[in-house]
Amino acid sequence: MNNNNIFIEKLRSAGLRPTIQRINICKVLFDRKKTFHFTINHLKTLLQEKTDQKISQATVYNTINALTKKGHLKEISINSEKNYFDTNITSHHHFYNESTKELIDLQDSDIGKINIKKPLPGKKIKSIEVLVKVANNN
Amino acid sequence: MNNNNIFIEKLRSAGLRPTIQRINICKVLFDRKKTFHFTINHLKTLLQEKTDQKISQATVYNTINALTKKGHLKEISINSEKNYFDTNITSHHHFYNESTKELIDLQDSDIGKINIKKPLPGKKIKSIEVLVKVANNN
DNA sequence: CTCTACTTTAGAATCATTATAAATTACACA
DNA sequence: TGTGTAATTTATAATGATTCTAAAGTAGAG
Repeated sequence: MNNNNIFIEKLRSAGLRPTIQRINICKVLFDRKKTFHFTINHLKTLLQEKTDQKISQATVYNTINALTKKGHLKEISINSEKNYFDTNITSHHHFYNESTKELIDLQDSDIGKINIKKPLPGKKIKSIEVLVKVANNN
Repeated sequence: MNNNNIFIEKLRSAGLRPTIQRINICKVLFDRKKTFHFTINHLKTLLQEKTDQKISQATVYNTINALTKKGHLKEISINSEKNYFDTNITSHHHFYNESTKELIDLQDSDIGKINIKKPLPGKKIKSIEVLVKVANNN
């Protein structure tokens, strides 16, 4: 229950009213040590498991979209099949394990510095992200 | 009309029967000098413009999926809004212009070598791709 | 406490994509 | 050059993810 205040502040700072539903979503998303990768479906399942309160599908979508827009979540596109979100909102790299469909964060130190050699007149770089696809040596 | 034979061979080599519809799709996709990035919608529009023959939506999807499966096209996921395909099937990097929603291929020489420092026991690297998001300095 | 704007909700609507099943076509082989 | 069969195309239906709608409920300023 202690963390609730943190979540309430997080929501408030993003201009979102702290409702029971949104706080429950925050609990599932942010009450963990490692960063969390999820799909909407995965999140819906976890919410059902971990929470007494019912929560409608529309609210899950609305809240995740709001959190993403406000910068508390990051959207990650690996392929067209699944749309992932990430609680690590910094610009960072990923491993995607094609065998297990697992997505893993990489530290910047795991990949040497990347330098873009091409000149970009009139353009600003917003992010540079590397996706390393791996498969198990079955 | 000359190129049709090339397309027929391309389709045959992928185990696909060369039908009028598939040849028309090949014309739109491959009869160009630069690599081509497109969404299914974009392709459907171009097919309507450039071709007399009607082609059903299902055939467009079936053919693009078949060509992708056979390795003549590459799927590229930038965000959940649009699913892109690329006629450049090599492992390569991209610029995505968030202002114009344009996707541009990068040469390997445009980006310094990327070395993965993290050990990957029991895993094989399938691809390493960089996505550089840029925006116009309005 | 009360009012109003924001939020939630169930269900409908939409959009992209895939499945279905009947009509058509490619092409191997006679 | 026909013919039969399996592949292909097609219109349409089905599916799945996401968004919209409008009514009921709630947060929080005053």
